[in-house]
Amino acid sequence: MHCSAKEVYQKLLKLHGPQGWWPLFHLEKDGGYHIGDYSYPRNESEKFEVCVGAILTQNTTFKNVEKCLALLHQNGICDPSSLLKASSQLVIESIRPSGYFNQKFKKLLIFSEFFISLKQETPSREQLCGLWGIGPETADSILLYAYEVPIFVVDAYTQRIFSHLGFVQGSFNYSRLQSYFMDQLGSDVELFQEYHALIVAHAKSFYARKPYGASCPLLNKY
DNA sequence: AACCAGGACGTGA
DNA sequence: TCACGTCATGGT
Repeated sequence: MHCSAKEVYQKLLKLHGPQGWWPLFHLEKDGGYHIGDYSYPRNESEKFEVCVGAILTQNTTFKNVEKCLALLHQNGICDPSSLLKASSQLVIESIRPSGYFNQKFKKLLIFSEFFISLKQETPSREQLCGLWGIGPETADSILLYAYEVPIFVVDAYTQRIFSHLGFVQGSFNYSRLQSYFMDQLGSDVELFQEYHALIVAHAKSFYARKPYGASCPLLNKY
């Protein structure tokens, strides 16, 4: 027997504190993390930055992405139209530190066209997943952190942690795990934003290296 | 020096 | 559906 998804959240929050996701490059304080302030993003520019970050951070540390965001700003190509007009050389050199630069270059161009076509509207999950380069997790990250749509983000860490906690029987399935959390937690944007960030923080602390969860405080305490 | 990072896509069973 | 190779830089 294990505790509920909500109880795990409370424990994670006590352990790590509020995380202030999604970080925004131009916020000087706390490296862009706006801890305890859920009023972001506040404009189209900030939304686009979250989307770009979500694409660039695929299978890469956000630390590397921050280097890219700095270069994109420095090179004046941190908005969709500038990004589309810029030379491929300049864009690729700006996103190189996040790896997979050929693929991510193509992803950014496709997404920029799409972002412009939205005209300030909120995209659907189907629209996002239909774009080449946007899979389930990136789509959900964009919806939750850029557009404040109440959807739970599942990632490799989520599966790793909750399988160790005994929440996941059988094989990992994105939509199954996602609907589990959304059924248990109800519809709460701020909760979802904080929860996913806490999962990442917790995974970095206790599930980064094998044996996973060796000293995880959630395992032996109850 | 192998391993992992805030994944997604293409391919072949 | 599901497993596997590929994409690439940077830190441990």
